[in-house]
Amino acid sequence: MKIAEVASQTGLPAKTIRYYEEIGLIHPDRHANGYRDFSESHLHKLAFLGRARSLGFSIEECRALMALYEDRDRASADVKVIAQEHLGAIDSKISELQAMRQTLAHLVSCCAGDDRPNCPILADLAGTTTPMRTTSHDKEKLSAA
Amino acid sequence: MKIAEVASQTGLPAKTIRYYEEIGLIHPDRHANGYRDFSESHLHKLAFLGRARSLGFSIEECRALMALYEDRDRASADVKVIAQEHLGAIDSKISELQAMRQTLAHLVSCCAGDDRPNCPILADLAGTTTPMRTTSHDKEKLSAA
DNA sequence: GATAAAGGCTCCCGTGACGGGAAGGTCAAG
DNA sequence: CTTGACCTTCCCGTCACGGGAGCCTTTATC
Repeated sequence: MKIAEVASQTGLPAKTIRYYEEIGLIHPDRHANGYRDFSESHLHKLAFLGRARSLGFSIEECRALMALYEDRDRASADVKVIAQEHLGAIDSKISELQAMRQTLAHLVSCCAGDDRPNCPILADLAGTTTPMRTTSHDKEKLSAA
Repeated sequence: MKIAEVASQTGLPAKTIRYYEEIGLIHPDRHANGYRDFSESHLHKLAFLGRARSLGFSIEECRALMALYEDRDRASADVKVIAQEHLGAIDSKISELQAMRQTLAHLVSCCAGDDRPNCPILADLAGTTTPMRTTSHDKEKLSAA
């Protein structure tokens, strides 16, 4: 199978598939003319990678998950640990975004949005508002794991 | 004022401050010896940038916000548009993450996490489960604005 | 058989927003 | 006079690819 068909079957761009080979996630064969030759097994792995990526796993996490997937003697605990850590990272990210969202939504609701220059959004960013800013989005950033 | 003091006062790393100068967000003076010389005004701008960045605005959005901030004849509507678009982007991101979170949390809860190899997480990624996957995390990705 | 379009290949640069570190100049203290 | 703390510029690395150049092969058409 040539790369274009694999791309259409997996939904992954050809560029991405070549990249996955380059970083050693897959090892397709080669035709005599140099073209990559993918088997059903490669198709399967690429679909696996695509789904893992769509769940937000990093490339390195995908590599680890693939290795576990191919290890018949794996412990499901090892998989679960990776998934749980990723889940924690997602939760951190969501919290961070929700904090931003709250502050920003508040500021937006306070802004007249007309042709006058007075703007509470800029006032907040400039720090010229009285020190009762709703959420402390200044200072230390919550270092996500 | 030298860069280390500005860094400690704004909470921004010196590297970041130099970067902001390089991309034209600030224009500090120079001492005869080549050292950067920051005024209160520069400090103020950097604090503005730091707060805008902490709300998730991109550098280019920050540049636009700075320009509006320094424009006495701005319309608050222009500021509001930028903030609202960013708010929309944040909401998209949150939705995307929450979709991932839901799928992932479900899979994690289904995984025994012991030393046996059977693992519903890997089964889902491999697509070997019956086609009743909870959330459709495969196929098209919701293209965030 | 000639040609053109389509698809394959490699290689290199760009992204966003910096961080790390090298190599070297400057300045205050001891 | 030397040590050490700052400052400077410059360049590479990040993460996961995307865009495009330049070239080769296959397939379809004339």
